[in-house]
Amino acid sequence: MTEPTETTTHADPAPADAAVLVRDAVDADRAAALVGSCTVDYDGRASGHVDPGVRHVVRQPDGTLLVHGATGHRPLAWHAGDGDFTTTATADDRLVLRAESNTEELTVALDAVHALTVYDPDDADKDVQGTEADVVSRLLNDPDLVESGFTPLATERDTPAGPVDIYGRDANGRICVVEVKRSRVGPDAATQLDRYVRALREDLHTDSDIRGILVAPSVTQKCRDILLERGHDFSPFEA
Amino acid sequence: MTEPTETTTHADPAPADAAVLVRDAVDADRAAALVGSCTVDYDGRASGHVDPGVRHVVRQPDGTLLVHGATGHRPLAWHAGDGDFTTTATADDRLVLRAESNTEELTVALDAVHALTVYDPDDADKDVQGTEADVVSRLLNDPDLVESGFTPLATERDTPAGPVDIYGRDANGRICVVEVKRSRVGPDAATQLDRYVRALREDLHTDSDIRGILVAPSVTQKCRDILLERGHDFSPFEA
DNA sequence: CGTGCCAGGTGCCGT
DNA sequence: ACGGCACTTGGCACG
Repeated sequence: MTEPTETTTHADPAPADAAVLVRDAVDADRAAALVGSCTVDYDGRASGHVDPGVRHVVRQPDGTLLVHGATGHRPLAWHAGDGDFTTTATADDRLVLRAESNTEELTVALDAVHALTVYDPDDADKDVQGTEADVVSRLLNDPDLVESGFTPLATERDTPAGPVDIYGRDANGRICVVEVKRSRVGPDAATQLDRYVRALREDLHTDSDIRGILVAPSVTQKCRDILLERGHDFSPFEA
Repeated sequence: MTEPTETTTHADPAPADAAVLVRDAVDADRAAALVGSCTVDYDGRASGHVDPGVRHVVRQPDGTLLVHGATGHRPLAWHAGDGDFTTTATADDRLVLRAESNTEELTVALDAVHALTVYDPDDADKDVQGTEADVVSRLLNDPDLVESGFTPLATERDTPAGPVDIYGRDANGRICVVEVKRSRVGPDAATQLDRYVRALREDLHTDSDIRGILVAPSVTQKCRDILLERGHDFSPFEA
């Protein structure tokens, strides 16, 4: 159990003071959230720039640096929690936060810090339900949902093309490859299923006696076309 | 030009006070960032729960509600900026933030607010370079990078299977379908290319005289296998 | 508005 | 580390 630590907030700190506060937060494995006017520059796998404006900047104890704008739930820019992190109060009175790893770098240059909050976030276990794995479980509990008379034999069965969601037999004893999707799908799901079926046909030397079944709430027309063209089936499944 | 507004920070506000402050921020199209101990519950396309802990909660003027934990740059939970948003100070002295739309709902129940910052984020134009479109531009400027003697004829050419990145002819005058990827790719890219080639062959009634070329920094082995099996080529391209 | 596809995709789990 | 794939994928551009 770690010592509980106070959350502290600072209004309009001078850049030099903010630099020290952020640095102290980093050294203490704490988080620092800043609101301020800044520019953002990213360089790495791609490169990007954000023009000056008021943003929300967060440095987390895992080393993550991220910048939120006014819209959307995804950061405008970010840096993963590896590599170095430096805070600099520049001669022209700006606060520069810089996260730098082997391949990526992110620089946030604030010309004013309106608010700074230092806090101790807790690590979170989030559990999610309604995933594809949950759908597979339901299908295994009630295989008729896949198709009347369907018998599952294995999950994640390996093929040269990758693991098959559900491997089994239909009412007539034919081998079936079942690909499960939790939401409406497009062409990619049909080709994925097709790859598994082809790979298994080759692997088992049974040239065409293997069926492909795509289980999903719904499919787009192009997906349906591909399934038809390759001779596979679609079995609608509603969550 | 809007009136510049002060960023305000509040340390340890009582839930009832925080509720009013957040509500006022929402009404004024401002943003509110809270640090506090809370649980998080999401229900919609899937459902999820996060156990109690100190998190960073942000409500943006576009209506987005998001929750950051201690790690990673992606929120633990979020809600898009549509639908309703309510703030409630409960009888047992908690602050409940609830975003609700037709299909999704997110509830953040704080038992303590350690810090609350109200601010005015600016909308951001971020420009990114190094996208796939940039790679395509380079290839068009110097088609030999695709292949010696290659001549581009069109970009985003439509086929029944979708738009082709670059459509052109090789040194021998054969039609080529070029699929461009900005990073190392797996099987999906190979099947995507294959779909375009097949569709174009059928469309142009030239049964097999159409080549497929995948341009990417590198490919995985399975991707290479599929390309080989379907008779397509890989042309490495380094950013 | 649905369909298709890119994304600095990210994250998870397997070899 | 590399590979294959799901993800509340999100976001854009086009029919």
